[in-house]
Amino acid sequence: MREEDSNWFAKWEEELPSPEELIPISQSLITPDLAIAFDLRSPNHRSNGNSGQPLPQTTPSQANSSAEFAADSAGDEPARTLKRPRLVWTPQLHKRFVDAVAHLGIKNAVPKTIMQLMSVDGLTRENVASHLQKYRLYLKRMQSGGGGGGGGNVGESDHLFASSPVPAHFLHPIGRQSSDHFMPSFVPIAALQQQPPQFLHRQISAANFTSPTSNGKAMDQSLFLARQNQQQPVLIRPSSLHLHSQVANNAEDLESGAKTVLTLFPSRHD
DNA sequence: ATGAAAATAT
DNA sequence: AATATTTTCA
Repeated sequence: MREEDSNWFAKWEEELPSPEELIPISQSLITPDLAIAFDLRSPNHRSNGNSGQPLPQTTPSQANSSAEFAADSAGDEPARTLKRPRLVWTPQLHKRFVDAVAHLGIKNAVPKTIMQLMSVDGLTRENVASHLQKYRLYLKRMQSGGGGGGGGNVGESDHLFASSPVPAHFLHPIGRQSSDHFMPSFVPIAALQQQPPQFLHRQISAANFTSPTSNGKAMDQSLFLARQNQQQPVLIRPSSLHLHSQVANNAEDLESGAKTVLTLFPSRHD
């Protein structure tokens, strides 16, 4: 392990989706803040697979302009305290998480450092702390009842964790912090970005209000954020070929509000 | 800042 | 009703 340390990061980085891969989904992206602030709404699209046209009648032009959100004034100031959309841990994101922890070593694997290494923007320390808490719980759970038996009570959550192999040392509290994979004394550029909790990417331009159902690509991105007042979260399964992507909601929702799903991806600032 | 528990949202 | 995430506590 000599130059390996200089390569691990590069290799790791390679796992990131290529720019091209990001485009498809980026079209359906909306800045969380933006979406929330404007209480974004858009015409819903039926989950039809659609060979036909997506939305025949509903106003094609989402003129999401102002008209819509203006109406929502339910008697409060929404644009004020913007809540962060709920973060959804996808297998990919989790993998990044695990990799980061593995590289840091259990000793240094604390929320802050993990978060920094993951360098996924939009991701907060809280997000990581929370996930870490659950992950530890999972590991514990697994040590006591994983082996033999047969019985297995794997919860839904465990499935996520299972998607990413658990590095041996995780179960081995042995006194090695990051022996096998010690991390370079310097931190990768991407990891340096400890910017404030706001995400405003140029990629996520507001151009996507129209939510084209043109998502054929497997959008296996990393993060999925959904607004909180929804009825149905948009579940995305990685292996699925198509998913209902983003904003799906329409005027019919009298009070439930818009369903907004946002996605963040590992930002590798080039 | 971190870890754990309580509170919520889905 | 159960679980995933967030928020509050120590």
